[in-house]
Amino acid sequence: MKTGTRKQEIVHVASQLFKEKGYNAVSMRDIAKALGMKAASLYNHISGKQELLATLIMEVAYEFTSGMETVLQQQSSPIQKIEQLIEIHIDITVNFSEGLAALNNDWMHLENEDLKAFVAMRESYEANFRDIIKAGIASEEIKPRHPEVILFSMLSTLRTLHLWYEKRGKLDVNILKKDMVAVLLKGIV
Amino acid sequence: MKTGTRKQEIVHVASQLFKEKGYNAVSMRDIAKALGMKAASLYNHISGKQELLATLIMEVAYEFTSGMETVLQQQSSPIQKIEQLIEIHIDITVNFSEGLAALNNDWMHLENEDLKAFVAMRESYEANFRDIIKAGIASEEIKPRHPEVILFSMLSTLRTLHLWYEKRGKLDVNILKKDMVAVLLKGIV
DNA sequence: ACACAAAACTAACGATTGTTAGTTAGAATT
DNA sequence: AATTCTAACTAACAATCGTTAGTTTTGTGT
Repeated sequence: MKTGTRKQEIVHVASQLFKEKGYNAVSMRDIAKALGMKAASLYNHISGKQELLATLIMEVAYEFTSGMETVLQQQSSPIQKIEQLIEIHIDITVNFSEGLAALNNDWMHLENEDLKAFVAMRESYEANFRDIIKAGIASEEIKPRHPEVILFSMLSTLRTLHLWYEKRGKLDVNILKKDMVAVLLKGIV
Repeated sequence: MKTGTRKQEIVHVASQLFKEKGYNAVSMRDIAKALGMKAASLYNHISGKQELLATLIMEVAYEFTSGMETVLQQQSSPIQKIEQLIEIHIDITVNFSEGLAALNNDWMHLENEDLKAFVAMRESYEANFRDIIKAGIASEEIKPRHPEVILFSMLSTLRTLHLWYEKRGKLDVNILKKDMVAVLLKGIV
């Protein structure tokens, strides 16, 4: 756990603080104090506060993007693709949780090319998701609701999963996947 | 005493800036500049930055709490209660949208009694929602999924509705309610 | 034991933060 | 006409921000 370079430790501690209070409410001195050092010492390992944010967010963003690419390459039905996307979100929540809060809450504090790249990736991701839903409606696998309502409902749930997973984190991942797929696809009644 | 139009203007402008950048990324000088005045002049109308946040959040929080109380007082089935809660969320999103972003993103920056009161209200709200779901499962109106998964899925969707509602032009509220109830209760397949 | 690099330190910088004090121009009230 | 009230202003405060410079400690290989 604590193994790894000092830089990874710093990124880890920063992710915890960012998750609690948000990027702008965390100072470099806060991060340093949590590591038992002085703020100036952080700059032996990182270039600045912005690098911490970008490191956290972009890693997760690339994970989502490559996951979507994998799904799109497969020849499966829209429903099967959506099931895979749900599983990808759960896997990322479990295995790449560090940057997830920053991605959700603090992406707008990215700067320059990172901000541009992130927004492009997010828009592309949503567009692909929307197209899958539309294809499912067209083939009558999915009920003819407004695609936007379905997209937003699923993404809202999947994106905030990290908040709940660690709070009630005793759930087995496979059970969680099964229940999530069932609730999101088939409803509750 | 006298709630000037000016104070409401300040709260309104602050809500817009908080929604864009978050509480800590907005300075009093930012708010003042957006109003065409100087930061010090704001203090003729408000006691400080914290009051802006508390005003925005607590108004919406009370709205949710009283909505839940109304639902609980009625003698209706769990499913009917959930339908009413969905409608309440949509109504608040449409009619009290100012503080919704602050409530979702910046509640942790509340201080003292406001923070305590907010957390208590939120926990109470979730507990009541959870009990309704459990009652629905017990009476076999709701499928026997893990109540936590159902609760989190519905609340995630309803809480982030405001993000999506204003992005995709204002849909007719009644159509939105119908589609939301359908998707959340009956799924999409 | 010595040299060297990694990583900590102290001190300080200019900028910005929320906020207070004191002042002023104009409107309303007397 | 004199007074009070309202709401803006300028100026400044102590605190904190991210960051840089220069120095000292620490650990490692020779």
